[in-house]
Amino acid sequence: MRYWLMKSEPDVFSYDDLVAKGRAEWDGVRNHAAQLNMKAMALGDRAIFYHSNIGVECVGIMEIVRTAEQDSTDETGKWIAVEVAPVKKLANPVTLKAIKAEPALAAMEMLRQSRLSVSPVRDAEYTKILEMAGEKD
DNA sequence: GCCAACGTTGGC
DNA sequence: GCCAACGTTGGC
Repeated sequence: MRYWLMKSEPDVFSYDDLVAKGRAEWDGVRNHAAQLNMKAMALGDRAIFYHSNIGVECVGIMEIVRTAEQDSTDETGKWIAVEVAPVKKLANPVTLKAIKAEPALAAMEMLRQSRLSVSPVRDAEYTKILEMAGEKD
């Protein structure tokens, strides 16, 4: 299983919105690097839900429940999207500040390329973030 | 194909 | 609101 980090502005679509819907298409991604990452996702992969702009923190864990297909909001046919479902809300959100302060997370892609909305997360980084969030698994 | 101008993202 | 990073556009 691979791990990912996906960003959304919570005033547009928050983790609680995803919980309310049950599952959702992660659409509207219009960046090629982010698209490549979504195409590499497999069923059952886990993704950290990150709130950008407001909160600026990791708030929950999601599971990929449908692999890349045509983005239903795209009329050009060029862009794809996956579907996600909530797994759990983090006991304690992990802020960007905390991530930057943790040496074990210094190599994270989301820090290296701060504007990338969908980025890969290494196993050890995922484990560390869950630990910082007060989660056991 | 290069590069300047411009637009967008995202943190602060 | 500002600014850095970076993607896109368009002239040449």
